[in-house]
Amino acid sequence: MARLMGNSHLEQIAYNKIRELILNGDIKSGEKIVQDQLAEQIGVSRTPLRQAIINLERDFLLEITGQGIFVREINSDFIHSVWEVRAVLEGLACRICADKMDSPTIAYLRALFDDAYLRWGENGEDKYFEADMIFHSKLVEIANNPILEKSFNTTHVFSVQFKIGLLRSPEITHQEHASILDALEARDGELAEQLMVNHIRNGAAYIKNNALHSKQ
Amino acid sequence: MARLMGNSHLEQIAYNKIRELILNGDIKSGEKIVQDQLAEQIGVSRTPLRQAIINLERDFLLEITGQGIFVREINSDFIHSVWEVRAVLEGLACRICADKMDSPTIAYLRALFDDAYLRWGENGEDKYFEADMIFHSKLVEIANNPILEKSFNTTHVFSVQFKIGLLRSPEITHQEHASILDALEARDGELAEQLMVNHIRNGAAYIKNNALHSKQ
DNA sequence: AATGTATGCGCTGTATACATAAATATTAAT
DNA sequence: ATTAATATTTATGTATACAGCGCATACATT
Repeated sequence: MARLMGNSHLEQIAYNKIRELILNGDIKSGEKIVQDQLAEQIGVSRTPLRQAIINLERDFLLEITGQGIFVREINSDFIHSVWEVRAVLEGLACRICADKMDSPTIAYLRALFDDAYLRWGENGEDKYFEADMIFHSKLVEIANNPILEKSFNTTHVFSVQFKIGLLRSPEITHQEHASILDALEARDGELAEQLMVNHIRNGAAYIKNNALHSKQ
Repeated sequence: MARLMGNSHLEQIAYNKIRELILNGDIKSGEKIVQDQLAEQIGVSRTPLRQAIINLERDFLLEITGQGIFVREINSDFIHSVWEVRAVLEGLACRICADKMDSPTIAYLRALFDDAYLRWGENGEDKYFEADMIFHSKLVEIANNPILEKSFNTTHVFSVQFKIGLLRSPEITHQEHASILDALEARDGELAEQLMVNHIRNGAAYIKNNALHSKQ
């Protein structure tokens, strides 16, 4: 038996490689996938490849129709759709979290952001982006809702590529993050939810109004 | 080339059969799945079976861990988690729909509910349940957000089995449905969203407070 | 020239064969 | 008798082989 059961080795490798190819643009949007070619290109057989394909469809990177398997077109409309959903999902995470978060965790997240914000400009944006990722992931983790967690993960695939936290200036988003943490600390789930929803919708609006910036 | 590309024949058959087995309780919660046995039981080879398994995991019916593949335990906690997510997803659908729905569609849905509500009691609950399903699906369809649609579909798997629309008396839910339609007609997305969220959360609360009623 | 028919190729879905890792049983040793 | 070590069976992941369908090109028929 291969070491990992669910995400076995080659299946995971195939998933990652194809994901890279798509997000890097090495496979063009809308392009049709022919299994033999792709399998050979990434060096696995069609069996793990097909399994990877199913997962890539779940994560919205591929589109399976009656006509074949195609690379999804990731235009700003699509990303906007993702962010619309992210908004309510992570809003829900906040709502649930408000009752569950302990002070140390809140302090940790606050420090994480403050630190990253201070360093922003010198070290580049990576630190701030990382804090943003941790922030969002952590909330979902604490919410402890398996459905939410999985749904979040699939939308999250794009967050890595299209960094909403950096679309708008950290000067603005830092304030939004702080407000959310305040609401969480005050155990005001309703408010925290609303703030988070707005936070992400602001990013979504930005996407709609501006060209899409791939890779930071 | 087999007729259907994405959801090919045997893969889909396997998916449906396994889904039945799980939701009927023929395979017990938490039970470990051994591929050979299951494949023989439902009469397909392991290749389409494994593909079906991946999709069943996406739909939260199976759980894949390092130790194997297991039937997910569908207790009331879990269903509650599903409904928490459904609430915000379908709330979002309402918000988006408000700007898009035309009068005929609203009239259609209203008639659908009124008719089903009138017949409720005589014909049993099936008609009302069907209307409920159409209502929720239609809104998601009109919202026309691919992410929302897919996420909805995965949570929807359980709606068929655990009929929230019937958990509480149609006397109550019928009123809620009507209010939502009113809000949509008034193009008040904000209100429609809130009403839908509450509608589903009411069901979620019911689940939390009562034993789980499988299959109506 | 146009429409119908046949032949071949490409690609897919599926079954099966194989190698390896886990689990289980069996033996050996203290 | 209990543990350690080895063998045997079981189950998994992966590769490959096979069969069928669609599509295109070539050929035939009118």
